[in-house]
Amino acid sequence: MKPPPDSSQDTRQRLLEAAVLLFAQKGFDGVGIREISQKAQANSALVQYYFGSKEGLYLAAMSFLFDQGIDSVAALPAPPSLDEPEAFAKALDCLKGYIHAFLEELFACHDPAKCSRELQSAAHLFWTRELMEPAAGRVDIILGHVRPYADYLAACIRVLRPDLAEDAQFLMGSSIHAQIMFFHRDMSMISLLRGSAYGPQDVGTLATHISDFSLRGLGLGNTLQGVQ
Amino acid sequence: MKPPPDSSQDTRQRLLEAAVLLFAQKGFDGVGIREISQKAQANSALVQYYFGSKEGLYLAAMSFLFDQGIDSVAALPAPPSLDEPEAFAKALDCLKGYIHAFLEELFACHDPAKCSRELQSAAHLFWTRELMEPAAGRVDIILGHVRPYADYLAACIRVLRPDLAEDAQFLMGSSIHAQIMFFHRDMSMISLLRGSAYGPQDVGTLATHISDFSLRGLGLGNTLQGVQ
DNA sequence: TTAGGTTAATCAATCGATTGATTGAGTCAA
DNA sequence: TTGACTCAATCAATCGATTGATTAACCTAA
Repeated sequence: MKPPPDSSQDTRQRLLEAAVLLFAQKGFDGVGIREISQKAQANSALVQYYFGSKEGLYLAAMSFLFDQGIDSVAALPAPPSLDEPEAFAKALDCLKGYIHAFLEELFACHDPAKCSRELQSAAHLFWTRELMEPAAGRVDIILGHVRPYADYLAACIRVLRPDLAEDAQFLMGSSIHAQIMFFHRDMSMISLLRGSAYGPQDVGTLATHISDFSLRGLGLGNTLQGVQ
Repeated sequence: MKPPPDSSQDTRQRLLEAAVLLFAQKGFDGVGIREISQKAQANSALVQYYFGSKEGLYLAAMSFLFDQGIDSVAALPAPPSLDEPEAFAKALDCLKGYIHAFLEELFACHDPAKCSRELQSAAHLFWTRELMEPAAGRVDIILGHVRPYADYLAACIRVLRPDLAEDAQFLMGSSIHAQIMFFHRDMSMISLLRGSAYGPQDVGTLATHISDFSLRGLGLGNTLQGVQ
């Protein structure tokens, strides 16, 4: 009947979440296990107890993020296959939806409020860091995280531009992903250059721009109305 | 007649270059001054002597990179103004040239050979790092480095799409810069996804793709021949 | 029910190593 | 001699990691 005193796994969880947040903010070398355990209100020795080492904690944080993965892509309608009826129109919708969903995910809730998405926001910072220099040995986890995104987009493009070689299709997908991530990654620099940053309230604007720009880029400008 | 014993400024220089290389590779927290001075074949105390502190060395490295700036943008023909004759055609050439030059800069010479561009290559890694989280106090230097790039591209777009509002023009420029930098930043991830990385030998291919994709994206698809 | 034993979980204290920084003596050309 | 330069030695602070002790919950034989 009494309130359960921190069941053991709760402490482990707090350590994991604190690790995600701080590793995302400052990188592996930027935080110490003391700072992490302080934020988690736990003893620093528990890092070794639960995860073996600081690197173990980092790996666990990655796996943790991967497991409770952000399902915005999984939640999207499956992209059509080539022989499907109305495949083209469906792929078009999928592509637009994907761009919007990905952007929304990236810009999700930067509120100080105890939003459950605080972790999500940090998660993408975390992945962005790891993406730039994938340490050997962690490659599988990162690929597992990234692959669904790449595959979804590739599937759309395969239907939209079946005439292109696979190489060319890959380039197209890269151009689209580049834009989506740019507005999130380079938020600070954009803010410096144009005076103000893009925020969650701009996701619609950004998604529309990227969609229009990319559909024209894909050579599908004729399917857009009202644009030169 | 005897070999000149490291003139003082030479040691300082070696420290600076070693700092650029290592900071670029591992980030500020990833390297110690001992490792830096060892690579520079200098005493670690000289970091404090010449630069005051580790952070001073980091700042000096940034300024150093900024000063001996990579002039590929400055070397390009100035983008035309709106009222200039044949402004459109010139802007088109400038844009294409810019994309190619920027890409070539990013992919410049990864050879182990003592290529003077080894620094250049590290430089962009350095800037990429700093771009993601511009530390207060260093903002001016970074802006000074980035501004010419942003301005050049903006000038081109202003001529190519004078009908667009400034906001929309900024979005266009962002979409283009996003692509250029993506293929460099996410080299490792691209390599994992498609099996092999893009290298200096692919600059032409990439530049052509980005140019074509972006010109269509800009709504100038009609100026391209042979593409749907 | 109770006493004794086992376990996982947590803690403060401490380890050796490494960090950035400081010192004071030394070198050498001017 | 002076002043710019360089060095080995050393500083306090912090790093990740280890230790032994403590706690609380559970299990089991009496």
